[in-house]
Amino acid sequence: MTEKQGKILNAALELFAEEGYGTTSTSKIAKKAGVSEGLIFRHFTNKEGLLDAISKEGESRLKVLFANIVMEADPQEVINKTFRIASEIASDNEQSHFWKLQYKLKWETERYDENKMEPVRQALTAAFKKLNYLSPEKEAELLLLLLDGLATRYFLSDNFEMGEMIDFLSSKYQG
Amino acid sequence: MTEKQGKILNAALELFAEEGYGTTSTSKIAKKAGVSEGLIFRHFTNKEGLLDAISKEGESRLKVLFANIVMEADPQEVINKTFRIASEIASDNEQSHFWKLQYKLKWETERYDENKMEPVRQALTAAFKKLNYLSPEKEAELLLLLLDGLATRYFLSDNFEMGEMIDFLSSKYQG
Amino acid sequence: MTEKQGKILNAALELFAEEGYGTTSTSKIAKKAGVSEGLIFRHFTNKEGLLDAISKEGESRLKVLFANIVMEADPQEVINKTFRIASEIASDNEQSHFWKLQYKLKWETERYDENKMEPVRQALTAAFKKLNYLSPEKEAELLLLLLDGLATRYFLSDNFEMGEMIDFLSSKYQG
Amino acid sequence: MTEKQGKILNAALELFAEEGYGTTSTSKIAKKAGVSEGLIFRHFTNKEGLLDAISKEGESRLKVLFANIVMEADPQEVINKTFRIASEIASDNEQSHFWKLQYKLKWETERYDENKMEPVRQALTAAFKKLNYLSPEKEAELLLLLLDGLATRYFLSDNFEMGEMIDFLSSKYQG
DNA sequence: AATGAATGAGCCTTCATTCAT
DNA sequence: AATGAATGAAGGCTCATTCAT
Repeated sequence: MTEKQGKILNAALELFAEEGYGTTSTSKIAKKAGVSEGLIFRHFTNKEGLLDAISKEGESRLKVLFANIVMEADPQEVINKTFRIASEIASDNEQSHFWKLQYKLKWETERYDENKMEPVRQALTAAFKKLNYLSPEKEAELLLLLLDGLATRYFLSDNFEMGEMIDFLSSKYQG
Repeated sequence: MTEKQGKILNAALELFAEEGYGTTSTSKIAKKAGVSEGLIFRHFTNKEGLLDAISKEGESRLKVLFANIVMEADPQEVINKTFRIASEIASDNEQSHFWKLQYKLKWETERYDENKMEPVRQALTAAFKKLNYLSPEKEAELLLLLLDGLATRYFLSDNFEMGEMIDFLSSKYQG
Repeated sequence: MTEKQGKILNAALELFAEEGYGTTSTSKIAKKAGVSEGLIFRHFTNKEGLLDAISKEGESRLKVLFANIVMEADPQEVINKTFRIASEIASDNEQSHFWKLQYKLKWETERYDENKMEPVRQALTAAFKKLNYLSPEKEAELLLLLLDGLATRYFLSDNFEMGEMIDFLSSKYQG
Repeated sequence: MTEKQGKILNAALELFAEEGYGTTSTSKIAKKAGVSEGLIFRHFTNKEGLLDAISKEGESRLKVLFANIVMEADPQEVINKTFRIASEIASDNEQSHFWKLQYKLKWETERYDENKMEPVRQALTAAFKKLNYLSPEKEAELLLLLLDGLATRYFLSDNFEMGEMIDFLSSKYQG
């Protein structure tokens, strides 16, 4: 990947995350990246191709993150690490842009990629089972749902205290 | 409101909810409503005016719904009724379109209208206090967050069983 | 002519004069006249028909004015009265709107109605002949040209002193 | 400036001059220039930007022309050269389009740019003073006014003989 | 690899005009 | 006579995309 390709990808990530995929124009991306508009198409074929490239790049990041959860043996730690995703969402950098884009895109394209989360759900289910919760599957589902709620609030609510809420929730899940 | 005005409003509600505000063209709305495109502007001035009209209409619906919660004396019932909002979200009709639009719009305009929910939060806080929860404010916040999570899942996840999850959650909140 | 017809005519005269015929919309006219847009078409068929009506109304005014010049016996007075047209142009009322419209229209439609001025030209030619000018036809033409110059300046130049210039010119034409 | 940019500018100049700025559509300009409509906006941002580009190009032409008058020492020649502007107006080419546009625009935008003519007025005032006219300022103003009258007549009157009238006027100003 | 000119389709909006009431 | 709903065409402008260099 050349330097300009990277610049395009970064510009697109930020703009898509902030203004949405459909509403961001390729010309704006080119301007922000400091390249000619044509170059975008030379490298990524399409506006959609650009989105794919971003997604692909992000997916590997997710895999690493999720692997870390899935391979955790201690059930309590599985839960803790899951909450740590929420902490990362609230970090103030490119990581955050990436997560924001994930959510923006879900609503724009109406595709919630189940598969992506499936390993985590499995890990959580197993964890809750080990911890003798009555409905491990439902508990896993609930935790995933909480994650979505946290993200929604963090990105859309001005004065939402992500940290406090995570602490509050964590304590609820502590044996 | 003439018949065609209603048709425009309905078409717009559905399209905005399904495809987003920014990505839905006025010409598409007109076609779906079976009217000329110009008529939209005669009646609603703007594409934005059209959105305003939809929002205004929905806001009164919200007020009724929320009033019903706020005026409830029994704390347990306050919580139950709050969950019932989620049930309504999952109803299969215009009601549902309206809620979907609410969420789509949140992500598109990046404004989570705190004020709208404030009375409900207050009612929930009071309810949790009466029920002797340790952190009533945080519990209220959490329940609102759950609502957002439920909506996210319902609208974006193909095989999410809203009813089951509501039951599961309800039972957790039953004294 | 009903009351509303008159209101339409007046509104149109003023708007056409100020903003031009092509750039003034029928809806703006209706709003200014305080009538429905449809009524314009009921009474005047067309936007053009509206312009015709205004023109026709103005034409009779011109005839009276010109007749007063043409029937003047004293050659010096013919010249003086011609200058008085310029004075009227500068009057601050509906008369002025009418003259402004004349000029605006000339430039917009590119039709300088020679015929309209022909009688005046004849009268001026005769007058200059009686006063023993060397080229009476050319002098008449020149005076008409001065009229156009005066109007141009009056309507388009912010700090043009019409009165002073008329006095200056008049004195040049005084035997 | 690319070839197509020039074509756009020429087409716009001619159409604006013939049909007015407000009444000429960008699509018509594109068609006449043989380019896509979008190209107009790529190069000139706006319809107004297009007009600006034309004006700017013309302004430098004016400066040259006026400098030639202002720097003339012989007072009689100052007057003669002023009349020569009128001759140029009547030339049958792009020059003429430019002048026509100047006047059309004056009436459409209702702004007579005093500043543009100010140097010429000054030069004329000085010239008339040297030639011992009684009211040099008024004489200068009058000559400018004659110019406007000549232009008006030339552009709007079908059978106006610009050349003859200029000769006639010139002789009047010959010592 | 990179640019910038160029395009055609589509966008939101306004316009003159018609029609039912 | 008068209204206001309704229309279809056209307006200025933006967009994703292609192409020559």
